[in-house]
Amino acid sequence: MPELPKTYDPNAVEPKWYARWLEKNAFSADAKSSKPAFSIVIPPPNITGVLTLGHVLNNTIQDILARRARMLGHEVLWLPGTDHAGLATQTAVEKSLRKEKLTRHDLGREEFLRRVVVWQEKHGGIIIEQLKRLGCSCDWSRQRFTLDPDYARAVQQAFVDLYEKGLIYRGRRMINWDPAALTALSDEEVIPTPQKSALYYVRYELADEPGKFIEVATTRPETIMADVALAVHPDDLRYRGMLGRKVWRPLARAEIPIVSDEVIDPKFGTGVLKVTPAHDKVDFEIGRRHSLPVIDVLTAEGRITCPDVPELHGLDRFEARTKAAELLTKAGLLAKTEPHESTVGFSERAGVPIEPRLSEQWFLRYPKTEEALRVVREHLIRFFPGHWEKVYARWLENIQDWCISRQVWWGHRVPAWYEGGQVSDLPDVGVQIDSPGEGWTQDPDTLDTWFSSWLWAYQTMDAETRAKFYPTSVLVTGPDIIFFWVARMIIAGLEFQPGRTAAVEDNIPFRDVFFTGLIRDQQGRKMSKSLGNSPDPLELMAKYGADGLRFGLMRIAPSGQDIRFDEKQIEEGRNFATKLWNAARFRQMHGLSEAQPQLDPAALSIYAIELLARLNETIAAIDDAFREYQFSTVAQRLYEFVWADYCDWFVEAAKSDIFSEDSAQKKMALATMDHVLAASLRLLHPFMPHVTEELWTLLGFGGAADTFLDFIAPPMPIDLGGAPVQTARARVRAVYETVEAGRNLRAEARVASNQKANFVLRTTDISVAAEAGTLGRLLNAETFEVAAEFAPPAGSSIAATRLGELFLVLKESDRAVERERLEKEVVKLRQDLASTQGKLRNTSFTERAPAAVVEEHRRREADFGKRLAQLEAALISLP
RNA sequence: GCGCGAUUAGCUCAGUGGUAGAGCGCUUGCUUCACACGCAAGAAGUCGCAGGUUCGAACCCUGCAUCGCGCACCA
Repeated sequence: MPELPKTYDPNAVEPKWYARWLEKNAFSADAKSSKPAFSIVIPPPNITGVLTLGHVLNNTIQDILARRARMLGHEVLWLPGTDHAGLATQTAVEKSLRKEKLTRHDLGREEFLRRVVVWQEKHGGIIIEQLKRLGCSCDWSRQRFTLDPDYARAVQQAFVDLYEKGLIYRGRRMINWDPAALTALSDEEVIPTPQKSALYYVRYELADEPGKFIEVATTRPETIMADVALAVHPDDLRYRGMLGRKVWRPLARAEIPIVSDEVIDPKFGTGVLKVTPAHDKVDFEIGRRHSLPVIDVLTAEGRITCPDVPELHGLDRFEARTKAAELLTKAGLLAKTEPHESTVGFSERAGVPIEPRLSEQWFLRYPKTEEALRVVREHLIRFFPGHWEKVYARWLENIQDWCISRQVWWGHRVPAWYEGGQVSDLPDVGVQIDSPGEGWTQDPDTLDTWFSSWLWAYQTMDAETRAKFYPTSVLVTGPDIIFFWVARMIIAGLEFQPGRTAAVEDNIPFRDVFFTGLIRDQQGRKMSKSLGNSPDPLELMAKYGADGLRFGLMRIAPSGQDIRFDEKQIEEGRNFATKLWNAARFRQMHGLSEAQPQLDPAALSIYAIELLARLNETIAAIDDAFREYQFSTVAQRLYEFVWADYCDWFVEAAKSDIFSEDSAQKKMALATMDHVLAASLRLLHPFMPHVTEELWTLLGFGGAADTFLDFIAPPMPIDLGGAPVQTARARVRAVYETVEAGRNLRAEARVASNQKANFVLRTTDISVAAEAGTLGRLLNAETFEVAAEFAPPAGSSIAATRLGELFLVLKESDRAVERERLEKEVVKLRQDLASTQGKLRNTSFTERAPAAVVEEHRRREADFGKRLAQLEAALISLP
């Protein structure tokens, strides 16, 4: 076996193992397996997307869960795939067309769709390769795409079913219109954004009383031509006498009535609202209540269309706003302008303000909302962290119909057919997947991308797969798509019932949902392309390895909270991989065991017992943390165990044994190392699959068996016996504390790390002598004596430890430094002692606190008192 | 306006009733026979503020402040 290089090289090791896993089909899921099922469907990334840190976080978590489940003996399906992302992909292709000075309309639908496919072939699937680089253990043979022919058919079938149930309908309603992308959007795709704008106070002259005006405060003077009324609150005394009268609309001059409506807030502006039903949701409702007409003065592109006002006709809506204010000023009808901040809805994709617009669209009345609430409230589906339940419930309780049609070309075509000519002219619709025959035209619209993704949890599976793996075990996703995706998937599962039986628990799409945090930069800003603050995960992997990136990220990703990204933390992940590498390398230098060694608890050193006890604690803590999806806790526990408990303490303490001639002691120390390394590699494997697999093989833990770590069970706690363990552990902790005290003495006395020093431990407990060798090694001592009687030379310094008084024996030293150090210690001890004694004097404490706590305080009091006396004596005798 | 979350060392964060912790950064010593992507020591915190509950509060309760995120028809 070749000696390992000094530094671990992930770039050589990681691709090698990934190729082997694929070659042996390690990730393929067998629907016929008798093992218990564990399944995850990937949140499908956009087909043309590239890997972001968000993906890294999300998919690392899924991979950890999948690999852990395999190790625990489950048949694991992690089902991968991509999303066609209708509007997002179309926008990207249109952007590239703009370089050729073309729009999709120049090309026509057919040619444009051909271009999208070309684009997709060029840019598509990159992200899949990137996920492989990260080490994701997906079953790639089952990779799906939301536009796969059978998936597309299922999406259309869902539409047809819901239509036949009367849940999908076509109607002319106010929707969110994106004037840049030229499509309707769902409410969820509109991002409310605070905007600094102006409030224009416009004067409307009373028709029957010339010279008298009503002032109206508006942010949108460019829509005045579409005003059909003014509205005031019925109880507003200021306008009592105005109701029923008419005013002159100042642009596109015409008489419009004054009406009253409860919805008006008298405190806003002048308490008068101009009612513009075509361009505002609230106004539309008011118009309906008062049977007012609808006048539309905006084109789909957001330009004014109003030949009556030629100055505005054809202008962009924002240019028109300024121009309208000018016109009003000239006419003396603009009383004043105030700065104003209001919340404007922006299109998530195009980034422009949306227009409320009356439009003929397809809508879904959500089914099963009550059941969807119940399955989460009653924890048939568990949310982690739990507080997202409230957010989810709030949305469902206030749910509105979903506008599902999009005026986008790339996507699932609405399965509705019209006989003959123009779509909107014909009320007769055939809703079915295939054309009803000659002369029928299909609806030109496509469906909201989420109307296909909401079937992802089961339409990605064939019947056999579904029988084994549906409902899925857990969904891992960001909270930003809790409404877009999570809630809708739950509704789809309950409505379409893809499960084995009709029982609710067989039809929910997943049993657990883990919401990740959002990754932010060091200033706390969201990662975004435009800010350029989003590091490239592939560069990070090239620098630190996939394992380093995974571990570093997981260690700093507290569950349910946003994550401040810092490359330093990834560096730590890389450092940890190297530490692990070197721990294995050190073991390897002492020859490998021929067979898996047996640990005999009776023959173990006390240091081994302490280490193994810590391992037991770590295993238990990790089991608990996994149950609660506390990944950073798992990572942190493993980091501390390997680095501190194993490397810093045990290995250093065991070097006396490892380098000794006593072959029994040596053997047992090496066996302990083997046991702990093997356990650590298994525990770490889900987080760092590549380096652990490499070391597992290099250290020969796999033996002859040709099995990946993915299929080897995680370690169990081992039985170390009873009371003697506690005694041993207490002794080891005392030894380690004494070592720390001794090292402190060395540092304070300016004895360089590489200089040998002489120590004496004064104690009447002769059993401590057994640990003199270890103490001496850990303190880099020339000599380490344990003695009942000792008179320290004048230059020595002292520390009071649980094992006794520890002397660093020196002939000469800086007495002032020693005095200062001792005084500091004494002050600290006096404070601790006083605080402890104070509590013990308090009878309510001694009477009411648990006995164990009181006892602990008494023990503490004795310990502090003893050490204080020792140091005070030393201080007095200081020359 | 309503809801949710956060506030602990210079930074990033653990810590859910009993002696305030980790990593990074900083200071100091060390290329000591696995590892300088390392080893060792050290300095550094009125646990956001004010009340309350309790023998005892970073932790539980109430209020407030600041920051962040959702939701909502303020034109």
